[in-house]
Amino acid sequence: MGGAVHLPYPWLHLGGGGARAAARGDGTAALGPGSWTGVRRRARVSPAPVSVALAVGRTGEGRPRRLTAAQLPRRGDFPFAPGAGGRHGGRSCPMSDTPPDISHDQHAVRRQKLADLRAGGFDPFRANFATTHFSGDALKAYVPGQENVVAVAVAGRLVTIRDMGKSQFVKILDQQGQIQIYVKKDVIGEAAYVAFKKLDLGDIIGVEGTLFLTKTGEVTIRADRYTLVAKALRPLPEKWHGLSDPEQVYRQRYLDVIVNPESRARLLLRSRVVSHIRRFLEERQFLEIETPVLESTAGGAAARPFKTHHNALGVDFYLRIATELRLKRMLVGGFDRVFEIGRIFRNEGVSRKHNPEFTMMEVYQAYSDYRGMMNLIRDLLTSLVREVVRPADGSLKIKHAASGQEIDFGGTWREVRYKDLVREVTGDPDWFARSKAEKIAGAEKLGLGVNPAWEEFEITNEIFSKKIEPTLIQPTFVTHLPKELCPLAKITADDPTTIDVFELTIGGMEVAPAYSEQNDPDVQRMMFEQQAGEEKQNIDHDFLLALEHGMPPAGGMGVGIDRLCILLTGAESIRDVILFPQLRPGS
RNA sequence: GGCUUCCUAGCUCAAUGGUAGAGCAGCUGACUCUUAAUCAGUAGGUUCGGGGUUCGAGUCCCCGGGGAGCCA
Repeated sequence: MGGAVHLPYPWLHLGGGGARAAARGDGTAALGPGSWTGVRRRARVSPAPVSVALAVGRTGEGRPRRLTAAQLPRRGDFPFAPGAGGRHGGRSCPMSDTPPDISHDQHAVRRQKLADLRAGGFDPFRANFATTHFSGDALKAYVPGQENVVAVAVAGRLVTIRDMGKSQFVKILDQQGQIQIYVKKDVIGEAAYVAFKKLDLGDIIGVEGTLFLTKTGEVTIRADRYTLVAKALRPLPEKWHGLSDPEQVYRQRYLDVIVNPESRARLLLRSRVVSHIRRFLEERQFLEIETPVLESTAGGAAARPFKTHHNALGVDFYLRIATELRLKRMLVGGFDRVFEIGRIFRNEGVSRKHNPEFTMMEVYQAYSDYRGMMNLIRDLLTSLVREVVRPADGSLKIKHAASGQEIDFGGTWREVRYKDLVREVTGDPDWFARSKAEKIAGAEKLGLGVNPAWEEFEITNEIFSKKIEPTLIQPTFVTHLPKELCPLAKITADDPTTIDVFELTIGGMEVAPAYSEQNDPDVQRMMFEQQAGEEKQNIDHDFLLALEHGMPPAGGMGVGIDRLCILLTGAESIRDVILFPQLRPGS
């Protein structure tokens, strides 16, 4: 609303009188012990007839207030010499004439600078700055040969300061990355330059200037003026090693992404991955829909839910553990291609592969089946690798962090039946005809502990998840899982013990399960009721009612977005691709 | 939940049971094209918290907190 809000740093572009006043030399004199009160107070006495726009109130209102130069801070307002920094003004501390030395305490030094700015009439937290470019766009705006012609206004956090006395090279960081700024005393003026030297690493500033190429060939902004728009009261982590304490990385992710470029890159890539998925599906006529997180029956998967309570209704709800049953209701409702990218909550432990809340994409396509889902996921993942990850060598290969192998998304993806994998690893062609006792013995032979209370399929699946899945590094469609593992899929026509499904496994992790969705309401009810083993799904009777109204045949698939991002970013843990992974409440 | 391991300056890391150090950041000064800028000087510690062993504990032991890895 309104025009551009341009709010220059108040003590820039002072008229001759103001600039001279600021340069008069009181500041230098103020750097001795005991000079704080006298010089500082006196420096504010000589008003010059200069008025400057200053940010006031909400930025959108953009109605600048006029201040006189008497209200502006100037050089004498910022003495930070050790021993010189009394905070008491004219009042002396009763116990001591020498105020405490805060020069080692970065937080205290920065607070003092903020107090000085405010005492001088400038509050950085009430200022704003109108940008014309992000850093990356500014770099692209440079025209070779046109030195100091293209004007830009860029804002960001000060992350590097290289001070050479009467000029400085600094770098600021914004959403697109860093850009270098050359601040030269002759160009921005003495007063502004002196104030600029008071800035700290971490401060957020806006800079206006023109683009040029440095001697070493780096496109740089030659600053004409600047504005401090946020004071950083805490120091940044170490510039070279960054932040490496994992706890601090997770709890203070904002610091991690400031100082660790790999973290920035990972999180940017994740954003592009999700965006690409949306575009990919929308191009294929899929509708994105949103379904509730709070459910009275947590269905669609076998997992323990979180429980919560609705006060007004006086009932307990569960946080959803899948979006499946809601999305299928919309297939009943006539939306033939739907998907949802949403947060799922499962009340389980945390590990490198698990976070209690994670992001899942579920997609359903009427008149398709699990084989149709194979094509869809293969096309989706190869396009993600080709267009988003863009491996440098032009291949579709990605380095797998955990195994060191290369995962090749090109070529034909292996397709293999669950039972064949089990027969292979157990070395027993008749595994599925064996007795429970024989299966237990077989599992123990493979070094697995088996709970005697388990059903036979659970023993077999323990072998699959411990001895087979981790070895499937290349993209592999594991098909025809035992029907006990999921009640929501269609039974295989030629084998009543398996279902028409696949689990796409990459990098040893299940990334995308897909089914030919069960749409026979009676079979669905029966399969719910016949569930066995420890992990049973809750029966959602309202869902069964929906099925009785008729659901078209459909293929459906879930894609674990976090796990996909682990693979695509080469991360080692799910915590690296989730901004704020779940931790115990900190101390 | 169990086992292993880690927690030292703002950050990254050192320190045989014997005076807690360094680099970056900070502070003071020099330097008008730097690239982890450089140079000179300087300050900075409840060694996660509590208890114990010892002449002496960052270090060994116990309890608690938090993180990581493996297992369930």
